[in-house]
Amino acid sequence: MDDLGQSDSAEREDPRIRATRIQDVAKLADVSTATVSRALATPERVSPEARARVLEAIAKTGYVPNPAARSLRSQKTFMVLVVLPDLSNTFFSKILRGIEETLFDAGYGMIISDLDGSPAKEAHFAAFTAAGRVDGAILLNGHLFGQSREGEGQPARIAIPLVALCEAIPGADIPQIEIDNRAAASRMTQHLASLGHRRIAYVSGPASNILERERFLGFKDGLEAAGLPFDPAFVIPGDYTIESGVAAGQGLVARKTRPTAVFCTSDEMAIGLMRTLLSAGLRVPEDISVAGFDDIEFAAVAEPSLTTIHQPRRELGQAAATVLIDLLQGRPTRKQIRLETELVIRDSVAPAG
Amino acid sequence: MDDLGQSDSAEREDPRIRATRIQDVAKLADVSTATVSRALATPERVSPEARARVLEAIAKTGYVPNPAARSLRSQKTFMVLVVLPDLSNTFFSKILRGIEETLFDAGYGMIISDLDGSPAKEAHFAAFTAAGRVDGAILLNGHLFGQSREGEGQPARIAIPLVALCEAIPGADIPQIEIDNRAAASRMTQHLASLGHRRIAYVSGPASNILERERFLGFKDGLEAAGLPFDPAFVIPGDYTIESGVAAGQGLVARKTRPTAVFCTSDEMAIGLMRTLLSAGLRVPEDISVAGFDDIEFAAVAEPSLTTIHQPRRELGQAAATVLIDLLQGRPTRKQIRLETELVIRDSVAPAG
DNA sequence: CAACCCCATGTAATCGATTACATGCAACTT
DNA sequence: AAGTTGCATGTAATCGATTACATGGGGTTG
Repeated sequence: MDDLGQSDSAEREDPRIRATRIQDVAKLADVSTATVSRALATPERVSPEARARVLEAIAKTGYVPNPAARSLRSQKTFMVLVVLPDLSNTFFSKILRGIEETLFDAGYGMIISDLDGSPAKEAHFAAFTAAGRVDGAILLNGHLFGQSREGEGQPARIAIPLVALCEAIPGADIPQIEIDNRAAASRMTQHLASLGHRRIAYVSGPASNILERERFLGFKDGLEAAGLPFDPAFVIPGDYTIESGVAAGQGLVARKTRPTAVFCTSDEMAIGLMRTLLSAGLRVPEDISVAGFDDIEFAAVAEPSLTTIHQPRRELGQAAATVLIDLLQGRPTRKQIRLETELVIRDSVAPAG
Repeated sequence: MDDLGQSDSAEREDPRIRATRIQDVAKLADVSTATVSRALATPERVSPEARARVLEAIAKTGYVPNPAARSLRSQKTFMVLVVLPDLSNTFFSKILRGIEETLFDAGYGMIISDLDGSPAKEAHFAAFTAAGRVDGAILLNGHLFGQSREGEGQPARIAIPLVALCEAIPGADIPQIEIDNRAAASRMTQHLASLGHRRIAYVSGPASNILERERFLGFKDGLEAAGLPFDPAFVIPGDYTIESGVAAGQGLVARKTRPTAVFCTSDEMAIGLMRTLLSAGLRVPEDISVAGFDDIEFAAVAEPSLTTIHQPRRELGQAAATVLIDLLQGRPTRKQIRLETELVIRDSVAPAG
């Protein structure tokens, strides 16, 4: 079961067969390497006969151009870096899929950088992009990287096209793809208020997060629009994770004056919070209504099913990738794209009792 | 809000500053390019003074080696391809994180290929690896790719190191990292039986899937060990998704003779199924016990919380990456690694009433 | 003192594609 | 018929790093 020797056999059976090169194809098709290259890149500039011979030779040899050589010469990698704060977060996976499929269709590959809160990783990937290893990057982490901290002299970096997705990057002059977090949060707050809720708690994201700041403003907007006062005591700190939702729930259970509705700024927190309330014998939504944000897959099958704000995650990914590709290929792009959200009404919110 | 002109300004402000090359560093440090290269790759072969001058020059210029050039010459990319069937599946995200962090620490980057059931994508990535664009690959999709279908002649591919993760690949002579699906399924089945359940239903994965085949065998093992007969009527088809769990639940609700326990081979299905049962007025676990498999994040906060099989997902990813790196660096590796699973007992399973 | 070795370093070939420039031929113009 | 145009193609420079081989100087050994 625990055989060793894998590498030995690998060494034996692998005499490093040199892959087919453009020269081999050229020889076989009886043309020059330039013609082979042109037959692939600009077929219209090659005679039909030569092209046919080249294609036949390629089919016969299974030739695939060496990307390192191509990249070295043409200064293009056809690779895009996707920077995100936490790869294991449910919220990102569908966005990634939208990005991947769009990039794929345009012939680009995707390299993922999971920052994981590590400045070292961030510096590494900053160098990575500077080294020209990717043609462009999509930033989901809310800030640019490598603020000229290392080299003292003139860094002389190559500036590659960047796009910010979900988390807008304030001072940066790059396209932003996002939803209107403020408006969505306001809408949810007003929805709760319209059902008669007067004591509405708010479970926040990390204070430094731009999404949090927008949603918090939206929450206050909503209160104001509904003529409700803002009470700081009803703001509960969170960080978008299930665990922080659980913790927020525990805090609520212990209170004397409970809110009648809780607006969680992520579905993960809402699900964790509901769990805690239910365990403590409270009923959702009869005793407390709970609302979420994001509309992840599990929102619809939570018990009770979760009223939330739907984000078009796949489309967000697609839009960001599309904009980046436009940028890479020199087409004009929009500076800001805001996709529509939707208020999804399910069972976790009921009229105030 | 919808400004155009991004690309115009990009063209203006971007005179394609050429990045620092090894020559620039060499000139500045007053040594040859060979010495610069050696100072980085084999510092012990360079005099301390020269090394110091080189490092200083590098710091001053912010030099980063051009990866395309390096890769072209050395035939290494320091990139690993991760092939998976569905990037948006919750189950994979934590595995990916384990892979990414391990690769990162070893200086490798990660390229993700989401096959999405598309043979075209599969062929593309087969060519991709063949083109030497990555040094190795981790396969999470249960089979090798590109079975010599395209070129008629001798494909003459470069064989790169591969590792199979989670889904073992039968005929392939590559390292396998997985859990013992059969034993785990058997264990869960026996757990249910030990609580007095005699009518145990099984919600399957896709029939073609190797995980499914193993788990199904384990289910039968468990029944046999408990002295229970196998009844095909209690096998309900599924495909690991929430939706198929919902569908399976609808089927159950409609039955006259219901099982007293349901073993779902994924947590997603279990959660979807519980949701349907609850909506139909059945109680979990009082009327029907439900068990899952995987122990995803949401299992602990489902209502009721889900009894399931814990898979060490992050560790699986780390193990696969570690083995691949060993392979890439010529160290001997184990052919098969099986990580331990754990039976996690929560509230969705109760003794048979 | 001569012969040898080793170490640090430099010179230049090399990886495999793209592409600027050169060439030669055919077709068209006046 | 001479000149012009344009197309298909070939030749060779080029991208930037790695590395085999060459070189020269200092130290060791017989």
